[in-house]
Amino acid sequence: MRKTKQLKLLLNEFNQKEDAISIVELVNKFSDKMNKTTVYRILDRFEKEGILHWFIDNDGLKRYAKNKKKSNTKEVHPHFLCEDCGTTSCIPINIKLPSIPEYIIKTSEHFLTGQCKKCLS
Amino acid sequence: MRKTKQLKLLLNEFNQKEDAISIVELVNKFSDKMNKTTVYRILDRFEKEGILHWFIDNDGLKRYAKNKKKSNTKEVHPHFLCEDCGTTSCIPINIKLPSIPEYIIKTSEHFLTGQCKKCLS
DNA sequence: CATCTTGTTGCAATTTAGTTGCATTTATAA
DNA sequence: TTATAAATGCAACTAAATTGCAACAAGATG
Ligand SMILES: [Zn+2]
Ligand SMILES: [Zn+2]
Ligand SMILES: [Zn+2]
Ligand SMILES: [Zn+2]
Repeated sequence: MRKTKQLKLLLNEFNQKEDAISIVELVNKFSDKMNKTTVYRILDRFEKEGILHWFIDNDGLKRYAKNKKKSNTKEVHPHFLCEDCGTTSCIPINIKLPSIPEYIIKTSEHFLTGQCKKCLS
Repeated sequence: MRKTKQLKLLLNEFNQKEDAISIVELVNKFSDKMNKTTVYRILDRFEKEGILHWFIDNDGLKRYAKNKKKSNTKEVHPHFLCEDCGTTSCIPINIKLPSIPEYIIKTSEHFLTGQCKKCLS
């Protein structure tokens, strides 16, 4: 991967904040710095490289967040949206794949909503 | 709610099959019977009336499925996509809201993929 | 049964997220 | 410095979902 200006900007953004960021947010924030297609493509590369992972939020929007470790085993963890402050983030707990009789479960996505620690204090 | 032809068609569809049906599927299936806007609006009404519930699938598409009971308490259950046959459905097991320190969890969505019982036998 | 009221529908236009093809630019290695 | 393949910009496009408004029809009323 070439270290382009655009790539550095996006990488920096994910290093600044821990939250999961929607593509739409990034496209708007950097609309004067890069084309939206570029945002999509860089995020796509980050995912392939194992730097980011993504999920679909309650509004059907794709959101990316940083991967914690270089674990080869895809960690299963929930994602959370705070109703009050609107931040969306990874919850750093390990979820074991549920076992359901007569089914084989391969992937599991959890999406939670409620109130975050900041908004509770 | 008025019992219009269009409403009956959609209601019948959900009574026929247990699976979760995407709006796109319904719009296509009934393209000669009703306008797509009508599909959206009837599904919306069904949800408000407590007849259907919905979730966003792995492709970001909205899917609707029948509510099992007239329980006021919103039942929490996982949704499942079979990689082999493509059917998407509710898994009729009760999930308790996860408790996460310093968070208040109000809603929980689970989306699972794997292989269903039909495809395993 | 005829008529009225308003919930419901059809349609066309619009919004929004995401994708694609291709010409141009640029990081980086030789 | 030059070559070259990766990366970007741009415009056009696809697809899901929404909106405004005129027209229609379910079903209540008399
Ligand atoms: Zn919060
Ligand atoms: Zn995450
Ligand atoms: Zn199956
Ligand atoms: Zn369900």
